[in-house]
Parts: sequence; C-alpha cells; structure tokens
Amino acid sequence: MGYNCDYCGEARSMVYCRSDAAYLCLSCDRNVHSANPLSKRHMRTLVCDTCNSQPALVRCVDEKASLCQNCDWVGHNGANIGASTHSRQTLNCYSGCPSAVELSSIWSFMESCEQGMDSMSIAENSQENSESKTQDSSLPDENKSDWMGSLNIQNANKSHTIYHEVKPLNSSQSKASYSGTKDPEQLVDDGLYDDFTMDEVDMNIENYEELFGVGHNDPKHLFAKDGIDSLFGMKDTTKEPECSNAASVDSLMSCKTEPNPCYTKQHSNLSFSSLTGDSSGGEYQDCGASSVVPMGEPPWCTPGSGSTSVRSDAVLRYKEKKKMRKFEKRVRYATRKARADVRKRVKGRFIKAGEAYDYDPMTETRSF
DNA sequence: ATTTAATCCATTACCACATCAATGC
DNA sequence: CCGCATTGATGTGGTAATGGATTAA
Repeated sequence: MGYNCDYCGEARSMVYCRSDAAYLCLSCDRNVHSANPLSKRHMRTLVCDTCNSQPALVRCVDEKASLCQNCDWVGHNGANIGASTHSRQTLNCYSGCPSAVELSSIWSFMESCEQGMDSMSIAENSQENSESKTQDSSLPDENKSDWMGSLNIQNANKSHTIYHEVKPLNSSQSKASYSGTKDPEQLVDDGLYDDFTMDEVDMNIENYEELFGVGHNDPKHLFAKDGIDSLFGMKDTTKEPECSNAASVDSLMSCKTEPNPCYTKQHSNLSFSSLTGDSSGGEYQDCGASSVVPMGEPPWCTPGSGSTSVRSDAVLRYKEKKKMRKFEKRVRYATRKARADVRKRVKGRFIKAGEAYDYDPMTETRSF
C-alpha cells in the first residue's frame, strides 16, 4: 500500500488524499484534483517515507525524510535515542492544484519531489514554471524554508490554497505566523507572486482573524471559550434543538458516518487536519473525523514550544465538556410512548389486543 | 505462552398499532 | 386555497438473541 500511485500505478506515490483514500504521484495528484472545484478542495499531505502508508506529519531535516507520527516516534524516541536531537519540521496538508514551482517553494527540502514534479503533465506548467522560476529566484533560500501560513493563490482560471507550515520544531518561531526574514506582503511586493491575486474569499490564515475574530497565531484564542468544541462550532451540546428534524449535536458527534463539523470546516478551506484536542484514536472516532493527519500535535503546539500547558488545558476542557454530553434516549412523540407504556407484551414483544400476555405494564402482573 | 471455555456487556431485532406526514380529490 | 380521506412510514418499550471483549482455567 502506498508504494505506487493508485491512479497510474507506475510512479511512486508521494501524496495521500484522504477524501479519495488514495496515494498519488504528484502528476496524478494534479490531474485528479484539477477535475472540478470539489476535488480541488481535497486535502492532501505527503506520504511517510519510511512506512509509505501513513500521511507524513513531520520532516526530519537530518534524515531528509518525511515521517508519520509512528515512524517519527520510533525513529526519534524509541530505539534510536541518539536521533532525538534531529531537527524536525511539521508538515501540514494542502488543497487545490499547486504548480510544480509552488510545491517546490513549500517543499524546498524535498529533492525527490522535484523528480515527481518533472513528470507533471499539465501543459500549463511549463509556462507557469518558466515564469515563476524567475520570480522564485528572487526569494532567498532561507525565506523558502521559513515561509509559513497559507497562500491563497488565484492564477488565471484556477485557484488553489496551500495549507502548509514549515517551521523548526525546536525553534521559538513556533507560532503559525509569518516569521521569515521577510514579511509575506513584502514578498508580494518583491514580485514573487505578482501573478497571484489575494481577493478570493477563501478561509485561509490571512482572513482567519476576520472570520474568528481572534488572531490565529495564538492557541489561547483558539481554545479560550469552549475548547475544542469552539473550533467545531459546537457551542453548547446541553442546549439541543427540538429534535424534530435535524440531527442533534450528540448524534452528530457520535455518528461515524455523518458529515462532521471538523470536516465541514475543511470544506470551508480551513485545514483542521491536526486541530483535535486529543491524539488518541478514540477521540478521533468520537469526533467523527478520520483526520488527514491521524495523530499528532497541532501545528502550533510543537515540542518545546511552551504551549503544551495551554493545549493540556484545552484538552481538559474538551474532556470535561464531553462528559457533560447526554446520550440518553429521548422520546420524540409522547403520545406514542404513552401508548407503548400501556400495551401488553409477550417476552417483551407487543401482542394483538385481546391475546394472552405475560406482562402488563399497567399492573406489572403476568397472565401465566 | 497458547488455547479453550465461560462470563460479561452492549447492541439489535422483534412485536402491534396509534400517530405522523404526504398525497390526491 | 382549504378540508377531508386515504395510505404508507414511523416510533414506542421490554425481552431475547447475538456477537465482541474480557477473564479464568
């Protein structure tokens, strides 16, 4: 699983699309996800270089490898203690149809991906490539690797959003903000993204503050009121709507097949791929989401970032609220309940009127 | 350490029929 | 548009059956 592209079956798979549950090479990724606006929304991430089966969560600079949570743990915390000092960078997912150059700008660390990019078959790439390469040359290497946040790029007839953060795990620059030596706006001024317009109203990190009313670079704001629930749009599960029509919040939370709030957010082009408050699989199940990145810390909460206490508080609040949720059966039609409460039964089953019964709810007596 | 049996626990099906909701006239 | 009749679908609770997980031998 995951060695060869699920689409062409020839090239080595490099990205994983959760929506399609498919491992794709870069060329097929671009082809498949440029088909329609919906497919463009699919969130993809790199595939773990070690196991080739799980979405990569971090990039080990020293090993030059993208690793999933498990392989990262095994490689850096398990038997190989000496590798624990390796410098790692967190990886997030992206959507849309980024060109080879744009992928290169965010995956500058990946030499291997350039090979895949070479085979990208979209014709427009060649032109776009030549144009952007000259622009890209103006960007110092340090800015490539330090660039953070997202790009909402609208180019000609296509647009795509890259959800990507590359930041040193052991650095103080752990906030999800632009922390490179150049301000992103300055990059635009430099002509790097001259062809890109930023007027599309997608939910990206730029307008995150506008939508949520708080800065995106401070995890405290994310969990200030309702913890994880606030992110999922679950304001108060105890005040449920009259359950006549729509599914209740509880059912939404517990149902594993229904669309879930987490995913809805993704449809808003906001990546919540690793925003869960708990890294256990059970929590993910409860949330109803099988995240693109199934395990791991939120991007802003990296080891040594000093925000673990904030996260633990948020997780605590989330669990407390989870305990408060009610799962008791609720009666939608009192009249039917009243009727059922007086009906006679045989071994718990309703019987026709007049037939012998072994249980009468009214008298709690048995006829035989 | 492994296998098998026993136990526990949660989930689901079943039943009749009043009621709901949709449809047609 | 409103009211009525018809029809199919739904939901209600206690018990047994079922199956997975856990424990003991």
